[in-house]
Amino acid sequence: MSLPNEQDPDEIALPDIGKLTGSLAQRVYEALRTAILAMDLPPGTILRKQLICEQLGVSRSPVTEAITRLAGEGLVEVVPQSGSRVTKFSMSEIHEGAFLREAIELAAVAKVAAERTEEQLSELTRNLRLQALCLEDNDEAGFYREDQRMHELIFSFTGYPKLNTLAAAGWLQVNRARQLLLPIRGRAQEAYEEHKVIIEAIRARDPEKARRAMRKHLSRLVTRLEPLIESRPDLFD
Amino acid sequence: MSLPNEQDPDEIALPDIGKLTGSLAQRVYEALRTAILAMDLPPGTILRKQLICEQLGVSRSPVTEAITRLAGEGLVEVVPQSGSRVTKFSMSEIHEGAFLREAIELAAVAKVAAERTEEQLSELTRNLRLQALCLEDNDEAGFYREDQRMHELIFSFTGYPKLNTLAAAGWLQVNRARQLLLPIRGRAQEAYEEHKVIIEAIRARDPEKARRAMRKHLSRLVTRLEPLIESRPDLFD
DNA sequence: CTGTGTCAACTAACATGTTAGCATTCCAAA
DNA sequence: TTTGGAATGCTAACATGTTAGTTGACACAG
Repeated sequence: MSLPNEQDPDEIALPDIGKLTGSLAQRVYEALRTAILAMDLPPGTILRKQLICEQLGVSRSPVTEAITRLAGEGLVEVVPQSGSRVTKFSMSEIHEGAFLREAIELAAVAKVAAERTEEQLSELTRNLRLQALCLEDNDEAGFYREDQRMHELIFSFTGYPKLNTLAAAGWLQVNRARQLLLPIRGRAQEAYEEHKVIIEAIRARDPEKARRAMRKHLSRLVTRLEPLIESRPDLFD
Repeated sequence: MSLPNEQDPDEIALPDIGKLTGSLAQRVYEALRTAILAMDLPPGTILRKQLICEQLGVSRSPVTEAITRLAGEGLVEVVPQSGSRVTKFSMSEIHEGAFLREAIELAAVAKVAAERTEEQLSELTRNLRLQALCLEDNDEAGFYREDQRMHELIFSFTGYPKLNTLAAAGWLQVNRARQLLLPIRGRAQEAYEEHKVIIEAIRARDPEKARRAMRKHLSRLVTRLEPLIESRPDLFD
């Protein structure tokens, strides 16, 4: 296998690692992960351990561990005895991630709809009101944050802590690709309406309705990603 | 956090790594994983890097990487600056793994039922006939192998290669705990009947029926694990 | 007997030296 | 011009030395 050097800048844009906490390996991991997801390290970028070491002021050990973990998540490809680079997008991986996410989240929302407590319901409706507030203020970023929060709430209400982690792992490629999309006018409002239906189904303790509503909600994004393979073929393999 | 040394044998039963292929880290990983899943390293066992290094004749690097990977799978706990040990069972983790597996496999079997080709169907029915043969011969091990194979086939027919990996990861704790159960007489026959229903649903291209049949099939095992927490409390935390 | 502080032994985490495999380059021969 | 192969420069993989934090035993005071 080969590693054609698509580009090799002498400087890489990496967040400062001093502000993070935890072990060095953990901090390096987060720094690289953030940079990859923000497309500061675009797909195809070759990762030079030595360069990263110098720039962050650490030795190769924590950098190696960080890259190993990123490879486990599918964000980095390691070619034995040769090199590592940021993975390109692959439409089939995106579809697989979306399928996985859908499988997990549909099961989660059905379980929550069946077993929810009053407390959980009021936390969800409170979150929904926050979303409405963000919409009124045209606060796109805030809406995105609360959107994400709603999904996390649903996962946490299942009582299964690792579910959110795994769903996020599957969703990772989708999220990375989403950075390339411009926000569509009116999409937030549309998403809000879909959220309302989901939470209404949870309120009514109707698992099947919750599943249907969630499925509809999730299917939106992937279809919007399809055109990317035409407009940015350099990012796919 | 503490690491009370539940037991510290001078010798650990580890498979020879000479017969395996791939990098040293990979071989050490497989050796440890096999030993843990076979309960040769029971829950609570403290892993001494140095000892493992000496016994396998390798340095600490590949052993460290192997343990890191096992920690990522949840088979090993690492206490910072202190030590590592084989994780004990936790009924909530088992439930979570089963939930995850169910979510993924129900989605998979529904997709396969909806989209299956004639070729795929005949591969499944061929597998089913193999199962019947094993039953006739009272070949429990063979039946278990073909059982597993059937689930792998279903995953692979979705066209999503990582699905099987993730479902297996979720199922890991369940499988480990299953080692403790004695095979129940007649269970294989029962499982075979359930498999027949699943494949019949796939033949009929009936996703909903396939889901129901698969759900019934999967739910069997977890309930059988429940009593373990009473009979072997030392393995739980 | 009980709680507390010191200290020794152990560990993971980190740093760094070494080895070996792959790819690219470039030059020479056909 | 093309091909093939030796040399070079890169890398991951592995080995090993160093550092610093945690545990747990033991002595000692209350």
